[in-house]
This record gives sequence, structure tokens and C-alpha cells, in this order.
Amino acid sequence: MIYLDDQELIDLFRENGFKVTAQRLAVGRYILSREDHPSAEQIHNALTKEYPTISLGTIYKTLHLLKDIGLIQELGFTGSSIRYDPDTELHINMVCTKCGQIHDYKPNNLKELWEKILSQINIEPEGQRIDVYYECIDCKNKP
Amino acid sequence: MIYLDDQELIDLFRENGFKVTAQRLAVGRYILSREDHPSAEQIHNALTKEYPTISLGTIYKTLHLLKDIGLIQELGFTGSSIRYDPDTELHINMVCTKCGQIHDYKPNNLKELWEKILSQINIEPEGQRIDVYYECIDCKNKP
DNA sequence: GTAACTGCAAACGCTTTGCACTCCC
DNA sequence: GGGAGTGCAAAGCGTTTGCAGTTAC
Repeated sequence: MIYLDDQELIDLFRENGFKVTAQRLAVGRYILSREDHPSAEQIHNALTKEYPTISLGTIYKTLHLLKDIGLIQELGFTGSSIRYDPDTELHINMVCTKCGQIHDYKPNNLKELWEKILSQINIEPEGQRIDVYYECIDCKNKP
Repeated sequence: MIYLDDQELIDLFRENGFKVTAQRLAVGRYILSREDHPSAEQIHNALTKEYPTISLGTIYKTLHLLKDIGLIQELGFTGSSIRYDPDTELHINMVCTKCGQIHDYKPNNLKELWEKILSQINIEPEGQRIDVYYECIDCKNKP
């Protein structure tokens, strides 16, 4: 989870050679504010209130752009749409197998243990993805 | 990586209430023999030599069936098709970001370290997925 | 002013579905 | 014999693409 204010987001777009538009700012602000790894459609639904003409195509294009900048990570799943994670650092995605809710989890010894796991391979990883599948409390309490 | 002979595969289908067909055996045998987590289309291409009329639809139906039985795990990615992993136990998927090649990796202290990581959460995981993204040797040696 | 961006709609690719025919048991 | 499985083709759905009009700079 990274916090960026509008100015930092604007600078980031410009530094990477992209123009700053209301739509891009809205998508960037939104994804960075969420901890639930929304899908493109969820982002679109959330933003149409404030930006009634924003299109799903623009959402996708902006998400690719944010990924290229390195601000977010794309998580592909089977049977459902891509989820966008505003944290590219080492963490665990806690994924509910019932409702699809995702939240991040960072045990404080994760980095140390992860390095131990990787120490046996002789490669420099470009990144990683760690998912744990479980049933979240909300779903457990439902019938 | 699990090894099952034909008879064990046949029994497994029957125990789960499914009929045994040549197509199902072929898909089951093939996926269990591979370490590279093929896509449905790769499986289809591989099997049309021996079973010229086998359809992609049947491949998909059989893969779902194998997943329901618990023999394989589906791995969703962005920008490419689902990959089928014949190992549902704890392991690391080494994913080449250039060519998409995947192979499994099981450091011998993985289980122990993974349990340490999870010990801080108070849940019983239903499963997990651990990917490491890197550039494989073949791709490194190419221009 | 101009290159980049948006919104729209059409195209795309992977996966699923429906159905008549076939086969396992 | 009957219900389950196959193959085919069509449909489905999330995502990408092309393009004319618009906007950032």
C-alpha cells in the first residue's frame, strides 16, 4: 500500500511521458485508495458517479499505463476478471474462495523468511505473487 | 508432481462417479506427465496426434473434472491462457516472464518456512499459489 | 498547433454452453 | 437401454483495438 497525493501522481505521469487527464488521475487515485484489489469494471462503476462519460476502455488503458509505470500489479484468476493490486512489494494476497474478496497481508517476518526460501535458487526474481485461498469471516458467518 | 498409472487414474474417475473414456484417460495421463503446466490448447495440440477427433471442448471439460477431483490446480494469468498444474501441494511456480515457461520448485525448507509465515494468521488455508517471476536461462541466452 | 488521449463500437481470444450423436457400463 | 460423454459450432464475456473527435501542453 502506497500513499501518493495528487501532485505526486501528476509528477509520476509526466516523468514517464504521459499526459495528465482527469480520467487518469481518477483511476490512479481510486486504485491507490483501495485495499480490495478491484477489477476494471468495479473501478468503472465507482468512477461513473463522478465522471459519467468515462469509458471502460479508458480504465483498461490507464491500468496498463499504471502497470508500466510500476505502480500496480495485475493478478489474473480463473473464472473471473483481472484484479489490480496497488502494491508491488512482497506481500500475501488473502483471497476468499467464496466471495472473491482480496486483502493484503504482511507478516513482519515475511521478508526474512522469503529470502530464506529464495536463497537456494541462483536467480534474481523480477517479482512474485503469493496467494492464500481461504474462506473469509463474512462468508463463514453467512448460511 | 504425482505419478498415477492408468489403473489408478481409472479408479479415480470411477470413485468420483465419472465414466472412463479414452479422451479423459489421455488428458489425465498427459497433464500428469508434464512438468511445464500446459494450457488447454497445448494439451489439445499434443493429443490430436493420437486422438485426431478430440475437441478442445472435451479438453476443457476434462480439465474441470480433474480440478474437481483435486488432481490439478488452475493458474490464471493476465494476457495469456489458463495453465494447468498437476501438483496441488505446496510449491513455487517459477514463471519466465519472457517465454511463459513454468516449472515447479520445492526448496526442502519450504514447508517449514511457509508454516512460519502462516502461523501469524488464525485461519485454515484451503490452498495457496506461489509464483516467482524471472527470466529463464534459455531466454537469457537468446538475443 | 499537434501529438496524445478519450469514448465508442467493433473485434478478439479464450472459455463455456447447447445439442444431436455416440459410447460406457 | 439409458444416461453420461463427445464433437461441433455458436454464444459468452472480459479485454483489446481502431478510429473520429477532443484535449493537454
